[in-house]
Amino acid sequence: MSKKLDQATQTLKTPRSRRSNGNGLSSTTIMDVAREAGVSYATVSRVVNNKEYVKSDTRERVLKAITSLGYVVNQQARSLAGGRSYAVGLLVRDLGSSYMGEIVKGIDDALSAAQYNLMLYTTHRRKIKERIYVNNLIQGMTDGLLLVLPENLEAYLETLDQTHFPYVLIDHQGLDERTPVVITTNWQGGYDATRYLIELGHRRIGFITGMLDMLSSQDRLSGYQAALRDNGLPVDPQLVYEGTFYQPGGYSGAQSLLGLPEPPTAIFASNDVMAFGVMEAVRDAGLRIPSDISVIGFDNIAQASQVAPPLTTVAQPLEQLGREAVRMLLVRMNNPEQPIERSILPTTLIIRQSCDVPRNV
Amino acid sequence: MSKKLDQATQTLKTPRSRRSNGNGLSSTTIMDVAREAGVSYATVSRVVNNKEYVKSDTRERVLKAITSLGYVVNQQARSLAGGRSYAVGLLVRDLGSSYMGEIVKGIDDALSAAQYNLMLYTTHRRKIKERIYVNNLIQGMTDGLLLVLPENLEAYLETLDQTHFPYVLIDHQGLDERTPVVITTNWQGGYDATRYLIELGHRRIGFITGMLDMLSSQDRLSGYQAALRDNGLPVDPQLVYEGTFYQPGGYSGAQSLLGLPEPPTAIFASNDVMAFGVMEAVRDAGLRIPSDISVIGFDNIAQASQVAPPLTTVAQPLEQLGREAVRMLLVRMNNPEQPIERSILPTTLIIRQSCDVPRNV
DNA sequence: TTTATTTATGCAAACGCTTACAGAAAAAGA
DNA sequence: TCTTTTTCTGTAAGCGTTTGCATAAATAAA
Repeated sequence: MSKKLDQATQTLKTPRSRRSNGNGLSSTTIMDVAREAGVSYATVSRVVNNKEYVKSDTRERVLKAITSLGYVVNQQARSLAGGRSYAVGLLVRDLGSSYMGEIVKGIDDALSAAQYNLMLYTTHRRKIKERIYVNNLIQGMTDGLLLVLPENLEAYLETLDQTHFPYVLIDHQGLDERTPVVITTNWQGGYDATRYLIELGHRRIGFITGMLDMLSSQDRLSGYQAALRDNGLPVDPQLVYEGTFYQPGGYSGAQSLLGLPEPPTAIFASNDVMAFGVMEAVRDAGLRIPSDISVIGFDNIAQASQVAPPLTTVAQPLEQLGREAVRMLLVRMNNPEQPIERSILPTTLIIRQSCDVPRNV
Repeated sequence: MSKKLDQATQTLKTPRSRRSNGNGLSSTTIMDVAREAGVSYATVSRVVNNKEYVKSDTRERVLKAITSLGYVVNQQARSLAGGRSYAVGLLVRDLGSSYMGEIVKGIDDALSAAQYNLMLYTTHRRKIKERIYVNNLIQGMTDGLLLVLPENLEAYLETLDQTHFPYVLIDHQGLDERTPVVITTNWQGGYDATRYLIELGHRRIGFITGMLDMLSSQDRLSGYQAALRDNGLPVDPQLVYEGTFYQPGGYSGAQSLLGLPEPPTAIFASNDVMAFGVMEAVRDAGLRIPSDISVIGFDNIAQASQVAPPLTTVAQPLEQLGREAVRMLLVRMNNPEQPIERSILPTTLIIRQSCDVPRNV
């Protein structure tokens, strides 16, 4: 079994200038590995990509060479040749909220488990230009796109669909049923929280909405209303305050509700951040939580358990939302023909200490 | 002036399969533009890269072709050929704090202005493996690296230095003076805040530190101590509580300080998040801010102005920190020989309503 | 004019990889 | 043993750029 020691008779054109990746260190290429292992570079490629038809003997030899040389594939080259970049784009409006933080964590974990890189695009609430997509995404910079709470979807969803570019929306219903999304049971969450308050004995429950242009906000509101109806309570529009998803919205919402001739005994804010605003306003009004006013939130961000009193809230599985989105995206990237999935994850009511039976009961 | 209409006689080998970037739409290449403009692809490349020696006439023709065809360069190919990926890596421990959010915003803005892409790497407080770097960064995935508050620096700084890979640390002093960093005047910030409290009349000022393994935490503490000394006040170790930079740390710190036989009349927390914890503890103790206890923070995150009472704090120019880091990184990437810069941005005392003269004065 | 410069442009090679194709070796059938 | 099939490996082409070199065109100098 004489090993072919004649080595690679491979075209040994003198390179323009032994590439040094722009910085120091000239990186080892597939060629170096091939030479070291005494095989052709094609074989090395097969091993690296786990293709069949490589003798296990050879495979091992190559693997050994790879480790000994510390070879890692050059994504750019791989992408050029094979058409895959092993990166996905993540489009968010901004970072810095724990809502985003948790979703991104899920995405990040799932993606790195799948050996993918993450390209971040932040819109910072300015209208993003189509260009970003054409420029970077479609041009092969990334193999897929994740959009968290996208804003002016109409502007680019069409482009994405036309080019059959794989994408998944996170916490957004999409334009129609054929949009791949990962969402949560917002309606049910709204319903559950409201019912819980009703069961505690509350009869007048204030509700602070999120931004109503988002379907998720509307769903939470509908859930709230449905729970009232189902329990024979009136749906008083006075008790609904249109909020913003930001803390000041919760603060002024609570002020407004508490100023009502017949104020509510409980306030349900459409997210935790607004619930914090509510808590502040309640305190500023000289009232106590939960004895005077019960407060309930939505999201269950990390801070919710840290405030005083710990906030009762509807948990969205944020991190899992991210993971699931990645899972779906990977499927779409690998099987474009697969029918479109819509994933709906369950919310859970997390009971802490910000709600109690109403005083007047 | 008969235009050469014979067009490109360029090697028209039949392509393996008109590339369709993995998805739909076959993208237009430099060749298409060349054909359209009636020049060679090399000329198109020159135009795209703004090189000299292109007749303005030609340049315009090419530019027109580019827009009409909607051509955008393929980064992968460019990177393969030219050794630049036009992407930088961003390594953060986690997202989801507005501290990070603001820094990232600055980075993001500056980077996209420079036409660079952003690859995100999140450590999530687990030890990152060297591999990430070798794998992705050094291998040409990115041209440079930004590290925000890096954790176990020693583990990889050496690798970065050895390979001359361009990087900049953000809000971290680095290992020595030759590390390129962007930091703020932490000492001065600590000093200013403390002096302000002293000027208000406070004599016993509690201090809650950040994680003390970070130099910035130590600097804030030193600033605090220096201000006390400069004003002839005792430096009482009892008044210093070791915190964590997280809200519960502030809460328990305040509880501990308030429980002292001779409690402070003001508490200086090493960041805003902890200051929120302090505010909560103060309230829970039945005291009022600022009449009973003054509270001061550090960072000036967005929420600081939204809590009640609005928090007096030391502002760090977080967004600018990000911008400046990008500026420095770009310099390093383009002029590796340039001497190393260390950029120190000023903090500012932001006076709001959480501090007042002490009751006993 | 003729020659030397400078400015423009094109050609071809190279970047590091994937993959179709073909040929060699090994295994299975006849 | 001789085919046929299957498994393995190598060759070559191509992915879309950048860039050194050569040549052509336009200017400047002589």
